[in-house]
Amino acid sequence: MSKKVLLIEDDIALQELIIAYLEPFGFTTVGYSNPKAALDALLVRKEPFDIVVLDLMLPEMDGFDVAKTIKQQLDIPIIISSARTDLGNKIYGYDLGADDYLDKPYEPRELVLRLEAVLRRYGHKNTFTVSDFTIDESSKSLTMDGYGIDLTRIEFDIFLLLVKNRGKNLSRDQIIHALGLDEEIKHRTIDMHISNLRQKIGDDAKEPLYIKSVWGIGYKFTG
Amino acid sequence: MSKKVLLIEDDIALQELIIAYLEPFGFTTVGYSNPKAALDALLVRKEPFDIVVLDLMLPEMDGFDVAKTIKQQLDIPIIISSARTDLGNKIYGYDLGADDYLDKPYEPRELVLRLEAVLRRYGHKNTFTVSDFTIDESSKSLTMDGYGIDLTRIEFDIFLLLVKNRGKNLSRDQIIHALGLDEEIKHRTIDMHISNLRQKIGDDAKEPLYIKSVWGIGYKFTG
DNA sequence: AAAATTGTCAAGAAACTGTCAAGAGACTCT
DNA sequence: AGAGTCTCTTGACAGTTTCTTGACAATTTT
Repeated sequence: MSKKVLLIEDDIALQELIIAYLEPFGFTTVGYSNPKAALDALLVRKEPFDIVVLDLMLPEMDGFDVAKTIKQQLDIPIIISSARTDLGNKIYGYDLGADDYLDKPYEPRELVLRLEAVLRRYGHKNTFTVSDFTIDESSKSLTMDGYGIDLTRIEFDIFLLLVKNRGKNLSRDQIIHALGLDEEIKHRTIDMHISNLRQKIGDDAKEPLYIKSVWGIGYKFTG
Repeated sequence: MSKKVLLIEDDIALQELIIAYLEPFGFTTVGYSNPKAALDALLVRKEPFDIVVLDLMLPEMDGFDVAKTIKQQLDIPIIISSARTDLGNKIYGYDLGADDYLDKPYEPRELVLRLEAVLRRYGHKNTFTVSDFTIDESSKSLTMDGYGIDLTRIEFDIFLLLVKNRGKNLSRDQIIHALGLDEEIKHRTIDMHISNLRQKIGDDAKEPLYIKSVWGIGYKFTG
């Protein structure tokens, strides 16, 4: 299955070269010389790219802002390429969360290797987004509106279970069983976890936005 | 800017030939027929060479030891030349960390190509910077705010793994597995490495700046 | 209004982490 | 080969954080 690459590079000749070079390696590349158009495709039209290759030297917008904007809204790997070889930028690039960095000029073959390496690394990351939340299953971390929220292990597991069964009522016994908790556990314990969970995501038990209580049955997530 | 080549070759005639041949290609070559004198120049007097060309057939010292000694103390590329054409030595040469290998007799032109290729490869050495750290994967060395920090092999590997998965929680089992450690190893051992690592980079376990503990899960690097 | 159910507090139990210290193991140097 | 040094591993235990539970008030159902 071919991977979709979003290439943001203002040198049209180079763009075409790269697109052609990547093709036989199983990458479908779409090139943009205008960063705004690229952001529009990615963030507004939500075209399903797997990875972004971004050149820092761009017209109209600073490459740093582009990377930052993307990372804020989307959990997608970014490889930054740049002719500026000074260390300062390099640091900044990584600080924005660029996943790799490539000095220009680079060998196309080098780009292929980096693409594959970054995608492989990212592949392990099992992350998805539901309503205001982004959940990374493998690292058991939760983000709400871009802010990280610390959940304990059981809280996370309960939340994940509820989200995965969005809209469906889950009984306390189902939760206990699904999480592999001690079957002897008291129902009150689950209530307590839900209570703490709600507090952490700012949900009011009286008027819950996310985790609703279903009287006599259990709980359900409503995104 | 001319590159400085340290040539260790006991055949004086060949030495002079090579020095003369390399000159117009922009290499300033200093030849030694005595490996000990060469090591003295390189490691004790610390003359600034860019690359070493080493002939394996040497008097007094085995060429393997020379290469090993250099690589241990200095991160400099080495090209080994040898009349022994057997594969065993070839592999061994690479195992010591020789960056290229040249069968004798060789064309001087061939040497120039190898020098250029190795230097180019070494130029974009596998080094990158994240927050306050500069990490060189090939020499497994770490720099923090410009100061070198000595890490043991396992400490370095753990640090590298964490940095490469910045922001992501890694369980002790994941670390053990990724590093190829004995799977039977106790989790406490990883904690111990983390503890030592934190101490070396000046991280306080209570208020860590870089390596955070994720309760019940593992550790993560936050630059 | 009585019964059933849920929300949350507070406290103790259980699980986990940090680090010391000791010993095992690997490597170096002679 | 053997002493010495550096690294790795592990048990122990104190200090934290999380989990569990009983209690009781608030809420919903009958």
